[in-house]
Amino acid sequence: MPPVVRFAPSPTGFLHIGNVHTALFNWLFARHEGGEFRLRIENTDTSREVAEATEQIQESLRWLGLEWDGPVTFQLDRMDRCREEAHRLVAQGKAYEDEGAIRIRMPDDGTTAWDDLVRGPIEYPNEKLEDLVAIRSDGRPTYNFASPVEDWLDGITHIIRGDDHISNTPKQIRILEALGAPPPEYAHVSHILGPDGATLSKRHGSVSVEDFRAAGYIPEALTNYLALLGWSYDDRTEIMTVSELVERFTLERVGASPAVFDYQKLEHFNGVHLRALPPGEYAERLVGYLREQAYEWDEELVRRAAPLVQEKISTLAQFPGFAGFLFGEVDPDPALLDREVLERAAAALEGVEPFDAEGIEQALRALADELGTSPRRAFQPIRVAVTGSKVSPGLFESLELLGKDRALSRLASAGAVAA
RNA sequence: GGCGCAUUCGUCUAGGGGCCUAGGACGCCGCCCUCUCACGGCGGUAGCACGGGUUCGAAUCCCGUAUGCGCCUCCA
Repeated sequence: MPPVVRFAPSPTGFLHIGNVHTALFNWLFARHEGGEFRLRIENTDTSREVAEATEQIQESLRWLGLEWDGPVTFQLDRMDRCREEAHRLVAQGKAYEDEGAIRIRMPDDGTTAWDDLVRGPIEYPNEKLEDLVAIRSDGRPTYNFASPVEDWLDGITHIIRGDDHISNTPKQIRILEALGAPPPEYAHVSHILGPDGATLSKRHGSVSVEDFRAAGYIPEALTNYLALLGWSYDDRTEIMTVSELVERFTLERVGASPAVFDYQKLEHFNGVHLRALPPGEYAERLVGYLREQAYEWDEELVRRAAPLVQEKISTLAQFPGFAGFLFGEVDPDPALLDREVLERAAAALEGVEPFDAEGIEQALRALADELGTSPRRAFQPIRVAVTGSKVSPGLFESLELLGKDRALSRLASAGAVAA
């Protein structure tokens, strides 16, 4: 029987990257096993913010490529059913009323145990289990009751969730037992921590999927990096495509210790996946990103500039700083300029026809030769004059994209302010 | 406090008794490539939390300690 798993976020805001981690493990497991991945929203309230968060969560999952199966279900819609089940348990003597609330009886001795798919056998002494409230006095089911009831209704076979739920598991096992539901398998994965060992939060940097998206990361890198937090394929394979992850992911290779989120390594992964994109696809990602970020730059020029930066930047967000000189004026530091070089470069470029990288390179190398300096030294003032920075895409290609007119005018105005 | 879970380079991890004088990756350092930056190549730095066992032999098994985290709510 193919497994059925679920991701059950509460709609309190944007999708946190830590939740994405568990969602990803559920999704990879379901896809690898040919099972189903369900999305359940644990809403307890109908406020407007919640409705927006619900939409946001789905948008984030779609962007990441974590498509779910079947309709999205809402905890709110199951409240009546939860109450019915609770009353049934009361009628069966497995639960009782307590000042308007309903409590489920828990065993007093012995232990409740399960074989955790990630952690192995876990035992919990029953004397620590209190009769737990299933229905509050106001009639609302509690999380610890509603969650297992819904898992049962949805036919969830494997519960893959954060390790903060380990202590809830014995209670839920007993509830399922009382309901007469078949017990699911449990797999508790570790939480993701910030560099200081505390739960990852805003002050560490990006935390929500939207944050990472705005920071110029792409789904391929995020899923690849996240998959490697607590899971590994072997002792050397790290860079993987989504389909490779699906093909290789197994719960057996999920580790139990917590992992610290490393932004630098994510950025490295992002660079690798960015470089691996076909040039046309890369250009479209760049255009899409700039559009989302509300840049109103000539998209045709962005596409032409894309190949110049693909090998050089590791997040899409670096594009404006790196290639912005193509889209707006520059303000070079006079101290880094050299009047003679700039004047002679302008003269040399004047005659280049057609004005393409190849011709430009020939002309400028010849110039360096005439000046008796290394290309390194000769090109730097030109780069600064044209791009406004000591760091830029390839100089010849940049000049070509800029066009002869703009190139010459930048050389001229820089020459005028040169020290 | 009780119960539970965790503990290999700074970080992510491989490792499940001899293959480990512990492998890979990010970061960092050096060199090479080079029009800058980046990419790429080469080399280097750095780790089995501690203490007892078990065993011919332990990073690997057991016990204890320490540390971290989680839960102990009519929160989710």
